[in-house]
Parts: sequence; structure tokens; C-alpha cells
Amino acid sequence: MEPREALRQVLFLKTAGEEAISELIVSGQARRLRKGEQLFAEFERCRGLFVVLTGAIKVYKLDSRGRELTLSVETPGASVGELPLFDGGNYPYSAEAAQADTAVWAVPRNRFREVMRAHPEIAERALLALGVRLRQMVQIAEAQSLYTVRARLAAYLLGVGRGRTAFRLEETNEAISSHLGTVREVVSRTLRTLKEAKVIGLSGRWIEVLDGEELHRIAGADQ
Amino acid sequence: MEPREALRQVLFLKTAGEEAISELIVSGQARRLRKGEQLFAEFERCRGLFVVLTGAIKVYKLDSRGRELTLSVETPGASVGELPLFDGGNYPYSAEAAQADTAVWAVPRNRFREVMRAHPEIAERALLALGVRLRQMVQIAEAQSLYTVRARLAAYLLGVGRGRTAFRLEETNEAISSHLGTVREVVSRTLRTLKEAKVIGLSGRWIEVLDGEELHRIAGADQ
DNA sequence: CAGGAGCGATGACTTTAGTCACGGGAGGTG
DNA sequence: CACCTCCCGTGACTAAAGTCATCGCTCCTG
Repeated sequence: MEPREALRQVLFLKTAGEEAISELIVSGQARRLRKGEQLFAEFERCRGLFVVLTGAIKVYKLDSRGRELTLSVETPGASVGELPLFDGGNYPYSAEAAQADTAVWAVPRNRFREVMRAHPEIAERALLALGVRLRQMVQIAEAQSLYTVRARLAAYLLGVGRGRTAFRLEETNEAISSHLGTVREVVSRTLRTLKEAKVIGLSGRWIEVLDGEELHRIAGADQ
Repeated sequence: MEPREALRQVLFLKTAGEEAISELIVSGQARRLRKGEQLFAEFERCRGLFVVLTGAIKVYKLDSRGRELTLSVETPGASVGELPLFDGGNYPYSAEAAQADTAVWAVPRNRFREVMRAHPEIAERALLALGVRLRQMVQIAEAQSLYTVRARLAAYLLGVGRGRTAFRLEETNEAISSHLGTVREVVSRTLRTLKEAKVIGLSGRWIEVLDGEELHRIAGADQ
């Protein structure tokens, strides 16, 4: 995706004037990342604005023993790690490329702040952007503490399926388990139990929703 | 706490001019709540600004079977449920009085929006306020998915202990379990195991930190 | 095409957490 | 002071999740 096009899609730049976008274009540069390469790490000081151009960036937390919780995966046209840009703190999570051929547009912190100061409509919309993130986090916190893996997996399937009755799992079980806050084996087994319950069909990475109503029930009610 | 004093302490009103505060005072009114009385419920449309004057407001999520996760407890001088005020959405959680004799200052949504429009310094600081909330939520999500109850309880004790070597548990086990995303019995049992491990002393509601280093280790490392 | 890396599946087992059912104590109140 | 309500503690059990070890398949790559 072209830098200008990507920036235009960022939630807090949507209403920004052409001039603001141009300033962010001349102030920044593209950065390419190999799969797994880190964009920033938790506790680090804010670098600046990052907008995904191609590929995908995974935002995640690690615990002390290396287990991982994926907080979000950002695709082209989305910003990454904008929180410290707005509140001046450090990163509360890490981010790395989730795919090969990932690229982001990077604008240094101070340059972005100047542009934001000159264009107040950005700060205004930033409230919306942080609101979206906050709602996502409340969602994750709730899911982690109040729902079983089975329920979270059902919700995941409904999410990636987006209403289709058949689709492929694009992520590995390992990646899915990180979304759900569990481990690879449990994802594998839970998919099987859903299959045995005839809620989904499953062959290879191909999923067929056999009983959408039941899948919703499992996702919404616990158990 | 006096309304004016409470409003002054709210993160996004700290730098607001005297005039803005006065407008919020004349536009609002105090509301008293009995213990357990609901201030707003999840999914409802935004009511307006609420600032705690006395007592405490618990912000929480319920799952479909009635289990509860406490997201925060707000005390005098803090705002409650400000997210929808800034992003225009509905409440993503519920709130109720956690103590008897709780009171909040309430300003209707539209009145608050007018004041915010007239005083842009409020919106500016609102970014910080949402940032704080977002960081809290990331923390909760992480704790829920990556740490055991034992670790979360240790962190809770360190939090409410605030460095003291002896202190009283002010909340019931039921309330504590809601913070930790577990149930009453497990809190009771886990406190006992910490006692048996000689990490804390425990008699009645009185806690003594016997091995602070170990308590930190338990809170930080999983297990 | 041999070897290795990466991924998925699965059995066996352990650990952690949650549920159910009671008993008992503190403190308030008619 | 008898009773009730609200908590806490705890045993016994079940359920959910995590760990460990192993196998097999696919797809590279040298």
C-alpha cells in the first residue's frame, strides 16, 4: 500500500487536511521488517508514529517465562503503538512483524508532535482512536477472565469467519493460541471437540460452520 | 469531598480554567447511592460526567452466568465511565456503589460536551486520561491470561500493602476474588498457602509481609 | 532425494481452578 | 440474649487447562 493511502486510512488521520498528511510523508520513511523482526519492545520509550503499509504487525505481551498474549494484529492502513504518542509514556507492549514482507511508515516522535500541534483535528480524533483500543482491551480482559478456551475459540472462529460458512484458518495453531491466551495443544484439542460435537467441520486448515447458532451460543455463554 | 475540590482532582480537569469548573458545578448535581446501587449499566448510552465525591464506585463486567470481574474501584476525586464521553459510544462496563454513603457529581452529557468544546484544554488532557485507563486494561488483560491466581493475589497484596509490612485487608474475599477474576474460596485457600509458605502472616483480616522478596517473586514470575 | 524445520495431532499425566456443601464465628438488632 | 445476616474456612470432588513426549506430514533446501 502507498504511504499516502495508508496514512489516509488511519483512524486519527481520516479527517486531517491534505497538508498534514503531506508533512507526515516528507517527515517519515518506510521501514521493512522480516518475519519476527521487532518493531518496538515493551518498556521502551516512544519512537514515533508507525503505520502498516504491507504485511502485518503483531502487538503482544510476554510473561517472564516466554508465554505470549497477542493483543492485536494490525494490517495495512492501521497505526501501531500510538498510545505513547498521545500520552507520552513508554510502550506497554511489544510489536513485531507477523509476516514476511512487512513494511511500516515511520515518523519520528518529535516530527509527529509538531504536525499534531499544527493540526488540532488530529488530537481530536485521537480520542476516538484510543477509545477503540480501550474497548478492545476491555474485551480481551473480559474474555480472558470470564470465558473458557472453548468459548474464546468459538468467538475467534466467528471473528475470522466473518459470516462465511466455510473458510480457511490463516493462522497457525500457535498464533491462534496466543490470541486466546492458551497453548498450541489446547487449540488443537478444542477444535477437535467442536468437530466431534458437529458444530464445525474440520479438515486440514479448512473450517466449515455446521451449526452457527450453537457456535454463537458457545462463544457467548461460557461453556 | 466538596464538588469543586473533587472536580479539580480529575485527571482531565486538572489544567482546566476556573471558569470551566464553575460551569460544571452549575450544570450538575450530586447523586447519592446506596451500597450496591447501580450508577450505569453496560451497553447503555452515555449519561454524562460522573465524579466520585464520597465512598467508592466499582467498575465491573458481568458474564452471562453472573460471575464478575472488577476493572477498577474509583475513590473521591476520580471520574467514572468517562470513555463514552470522549468517544461517543456506549458503556463497555457497568458501575455501582461499592460502599454505603457513596455520592457522585453528575453532569449531563450535553452540558459536558458544551463545556469541553468551549475549553479545548479538557480534550487535550483527556488523551492522558484515556491513556491511563488503556494501560490499566492492558495490565488486567495480561494478568488474567498470563498469571496464576497465586501470582495475581501476591500482586494484589503488594498493591494494597503499599510497602507497609503489616496492614488490614479492607475488602472481603468476595471483592478480592472479583479483582483477581476468581472465586471467594480460591482466595481463601491461596491466602492460606501463602501463609503456610511463610511468605505472609495472616490472622483474621490482618496481613503481615514476612518475606517481601518472595512475595515479589511470586507476583512477577508466574508460579 | 536425504535431511531438517515447521506444524499439527494426540495420548498420558499433572496442576490449577472452580463447585458444592457445610460448619462456625462476629456483630447487629428486635 | 436469641436470632439472623454476612463472612470466612475447608473438605471433597469435578472440570479445565497446561505439560511432556512422540509421531507423522509437508515443504524446503542443499
